[in-house]
Amino acid sequence: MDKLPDKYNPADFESDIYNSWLEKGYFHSEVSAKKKPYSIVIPPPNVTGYLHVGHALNNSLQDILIRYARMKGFAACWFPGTDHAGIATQNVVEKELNKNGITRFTLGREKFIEKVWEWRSRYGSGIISQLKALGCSCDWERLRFTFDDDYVKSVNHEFVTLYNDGLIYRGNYMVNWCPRCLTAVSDIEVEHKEKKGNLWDIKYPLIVEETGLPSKTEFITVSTTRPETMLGDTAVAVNPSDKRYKKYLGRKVFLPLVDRLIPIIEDDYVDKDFGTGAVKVTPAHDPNDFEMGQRHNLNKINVMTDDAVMNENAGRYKGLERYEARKKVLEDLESLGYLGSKKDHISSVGMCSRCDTVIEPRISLQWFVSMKALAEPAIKAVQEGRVKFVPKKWEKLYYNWMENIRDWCISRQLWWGHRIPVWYCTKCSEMIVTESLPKVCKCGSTGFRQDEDVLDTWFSSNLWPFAVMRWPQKTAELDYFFPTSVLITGHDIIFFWVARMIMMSLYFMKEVPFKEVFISPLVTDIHGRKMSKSKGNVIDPMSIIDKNGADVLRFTLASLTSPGKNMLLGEDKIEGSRNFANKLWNASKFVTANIQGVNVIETDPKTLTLNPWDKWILSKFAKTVKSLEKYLEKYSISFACKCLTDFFWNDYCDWYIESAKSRIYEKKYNDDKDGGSAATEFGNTDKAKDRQAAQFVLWYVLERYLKILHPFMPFITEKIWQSIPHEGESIIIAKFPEIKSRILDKTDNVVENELLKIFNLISEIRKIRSELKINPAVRVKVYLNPADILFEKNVKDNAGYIKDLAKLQEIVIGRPADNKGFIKSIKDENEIFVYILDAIDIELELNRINNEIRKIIQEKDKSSAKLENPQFLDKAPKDIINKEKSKLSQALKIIESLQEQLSLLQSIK
RNA sequence: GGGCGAUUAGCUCAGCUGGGAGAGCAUCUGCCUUACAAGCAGGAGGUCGUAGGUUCAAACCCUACAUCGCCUACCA
Repeated sequence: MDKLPDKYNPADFESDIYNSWLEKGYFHSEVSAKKKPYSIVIPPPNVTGYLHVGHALNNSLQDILIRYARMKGFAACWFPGTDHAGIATQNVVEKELNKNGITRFTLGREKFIEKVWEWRSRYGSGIISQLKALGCSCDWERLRFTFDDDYVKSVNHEFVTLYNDGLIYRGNYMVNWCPRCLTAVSDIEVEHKEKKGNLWDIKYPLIVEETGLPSKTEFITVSTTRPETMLGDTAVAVNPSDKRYKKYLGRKVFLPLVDRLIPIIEDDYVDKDFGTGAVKVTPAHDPNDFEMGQRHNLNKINVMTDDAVMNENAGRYKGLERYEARKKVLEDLESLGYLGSKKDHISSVGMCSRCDTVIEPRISLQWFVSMKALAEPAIKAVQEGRVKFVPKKWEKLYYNWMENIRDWCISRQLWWGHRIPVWYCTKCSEMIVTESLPKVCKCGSTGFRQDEDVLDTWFSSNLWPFAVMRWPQKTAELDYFFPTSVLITGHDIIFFWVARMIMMSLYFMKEVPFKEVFISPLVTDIHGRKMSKSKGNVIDPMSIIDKNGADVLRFTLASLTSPGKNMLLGEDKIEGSRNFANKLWNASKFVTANIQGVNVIETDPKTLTLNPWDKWILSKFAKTVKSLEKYLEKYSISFACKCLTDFFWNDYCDWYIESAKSRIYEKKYNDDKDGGSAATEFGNTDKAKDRQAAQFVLWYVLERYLKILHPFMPFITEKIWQSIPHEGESIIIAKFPEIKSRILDKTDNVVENELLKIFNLISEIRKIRSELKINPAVRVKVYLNPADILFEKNVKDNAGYIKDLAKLQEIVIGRPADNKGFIKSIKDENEIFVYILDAIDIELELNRINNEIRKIIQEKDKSSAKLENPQFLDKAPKDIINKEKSKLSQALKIIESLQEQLSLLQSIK
C-alpha cells in the first residue's frame, strides 16, 4: 500500500496506472461461456484526427459503460479502431504535399497512396494514444482499421453481394460534384447554407417567325441566380396553366451570347407565381432542370470542366472560372440590352462538407445503391424497438430521413479508399463484378482494368459492427459479441453512419447491429456556439488532461451529459470536477490517516456495534448504488454523476466524516476541556468498540464508493484504492458493490428519518448562530423542548454529535425557566432555545424574525385559501387535503412562536 | 417552405404520472475548526417567454403568439 501524497496531482500517476492496466491485460476480453457478453464498437475516429472534445465525451461515456459492465461481471469488450476516411485523409495528405510544391497528380496514383500509408504509419496512432490518455479501456488487441486487408475483403464482399442482388447500379445521373475535391459526393455530404446573392432577370427574345430573327419587342424574361449557366440552356419552361405564355407556345426563343434557338416547354415544376413565371432550363447544371430535361428530352449541354471552369461549350467564355464567367456574362448581357432588373436574393447554397467549396451539380457516370429496399426493414427494426434511440426524439429524425431516402451515390473520384471491385476486360470491355481480380474474361482475354473509382468511406464504415469481428468469416467473436450492446455517437452522423449500419446489418447479418443507440450531446462553448478553429473557441481536451487530469475531464463531460441537450463547456465546469476530485483525495487522506493500525480486512462485521450514524451512511450508500444503477440503465449520465457527488460530498464528508471525528479523536474520549462531548454522549458506552465501528465504516464505505465511482474516474479511484486496505489486485476488475439485506449493505429508512431530524436540529442552530453572527469558536447553550418522547431519546443518544457539530456548550431537554436571553425557533415541531444573551444583536434578530414571519404568513394564506375552497375539499384527494391541513397548523404554530419571540425581544430592547 | 427542440435565480441547467419552485457556478456574510480556503457554516436571489383555455389545483396538459436554436427541402 502506497501512502497517498499530500496533494492531488494526477499527472504524477495517471499514465503509470494506465500502463499497469495494459500490462495486466485487463482490457482484453475473450469469448467466455461463463459470462454474458457486453460489447461496444467505437465510432472509429479518422486516422487524420486529433482528439477533440466531442471524441473525449463520446469515448468517456463508452468507457464508463464498459468499465461498469466489466465490474458487473460481463465479458465486456470495447472494439477500437480508426477510419481511413477517404476524402478527409486524402485532403490532409495532399495539403501536406502541396507545401512542398507536390500535387497528387505529379506523384501519380500509386506513389500517392504509398505516401498516405506512410503518413498513417507516422501520425495515424496519434488519436489512439490520446484515447489512452483519456483512460479508455479498449481491447487494443482488437484494434482495427477500415482499410486493413481483412476489412477490404469485407467491403468487396459487401459490394459484390449488393450488386448481385440488384441493389447496386451504375449510371449517368446528376450528382453533387465538388470542383475542388474533384469527386462526386453524396447528398448528405452537402451542407446547405443561406447566402445573400442576387436574382437577375434576363430577357430572352422570341424569334420572329417571318424573319427567323430575334424580336426587338417580344421577350420572355427569366430569373436566375446563376446567369453563367445560361450558356447551357436548352429550353425555357412555363407552367402549363399559365395563360400569359400560351401565345408564345410553339415559337422558338433566342438564347443570347450563344445564339442558340431553344424551345418553350410546359412543365408543372414551374411556379407561376415566382418571378416572371418563366424559367431557364439548364439540364446539365441543375438537378430540377435535369429532371425537366429527362421529361422533355432536352439536350444536356455541359458548359464546365470538372474544376468548374467554362469549357468549349461555353464559346468565348471558355477558360473562365465560373464566377468570372458570371461577371462577364452579365456585362455582355447588359451591353446587349438583355439584362433586366437585379434583386437581392437569399438562397441556400450547397457546400462541400469537407472543403466548403460551392458544389456544382454535374452529370456523370457513378455507382449508386438503391436504398428503398434496404431502408424498409431498418425502419421496422426501430419501430419494433429492436433498436432503441436514447433520447427517443432522434427516432423521428431517423424515420423522416429513412422514409424519404434517396439512392446513394457511392463512387468517389478519389485515390485513397476502397477501390470499386469491378473490372473491365481490356479487349472486349466486358464488366466483371467480383471480389478479387478476375482470371479470364469470357472472350478469352486475361487483361483487365479495374474501375478507377473508390467507394464512399461510409460504404465501408457501415459494416463496422460486424467487420471488426472479421465478417464475412464466421468467427467466434461474431457469434458471441454480435449484436453489440449499445452504440454511442453524435447526432450528426445518424444518417451518415447509424442508419446505414442498421440497414447493412439487417441485410447481411439478419440482425440489428446494436440494441440501443445513445446519442451524446453536442459540445459547444460556454455561449452555446459550435467550437471551431476560426472562432477561436475550441477547447482542447488534451490540455485539460495535462492541467487537471483525465479523471477531471471525464467527470466534467459526464456530469454535463443530459440526453438531448447541447453541452456548454467552460472553465468553471471543469473547476467543479477538479474540486470534487480534490475533495475525494483529501477525504481519503483523512480516512487512511485515521484507520492506521486497524485491520479492517480481517474485521468480522458481526462483531461491530454500529450506531445510527454508521447505519445511516451505509443506508445512504446503498441508495446511492441503487440510483446510480438506475441512471446508468437509462443513460442519465449527469444524474449518475450528481448522485455520486451528492453522496460523497454531502453525506459522507459533511456529515459522516465530521461526526466520526468526535468518535475517533482520542482526546474527545478522555476529557472535554474545550466543551466537547464525553464518550457516553455518543450512544455507545464502549469507547474502543465505538471507535472501531467508526473506523471500519469509514473504510468500508470509502472502499465501496471508490468502486462505484471507478467507471467515471478510473485513475484517482485506482490510486486511492491501492492506498487503502483492499482485496484484489486492481479496482478495474473488482466486483461492483451489490445491495443486499445484510446490515452493511442495506437501506434503512427508519434510521435515515431519525437522523434527518437531528440534522435539521443542528442546521437550525447553526442558522441562528450564523445569522446572529456568533463566532464559530464560541460554544452556546441550547434548550430543546422535544415534540415527542422518541425525539427526546434521539437527542439524548446523539447529544455528543449535536454538541460537536453545532458547537454547543450544553444541550438541555426542556424549556428554560426564563426566556430572557434565548432565541426560540421551531423545527419539526420541536422547540429550540438558543442562549444568545452574550452575543445578541437585537436589530439583526428583529429583522430575521420579521422576515421569517412574512414568509410563513404567505404560506399560511395559501393553505387556508385552499382549505376554504369547497371545491378543493370536494374534489382533491384526501391525502392532499390532510397535507394542506397539517401545513396550515404548523404554520400557525410557528407564527405564534415567532410573534412571542418578537415581543420578547422588543421588551429587552 | 416543412419539421423538431428550447424559453425556470445574474449564468448553465434539473424539475418523473398536474398537488409545498431546486442544484452547480457567480454573489453576499462569518470562519485558516488538526482531510480539504480547490475548504467549512450560513444567507439573499424566481409573476417558471406572452396571452388565452382545461382543472378544485398548471412550470408541467391544450391553443395561439413571440424570441432563439438545430435539422431538412428542387422555388429558379
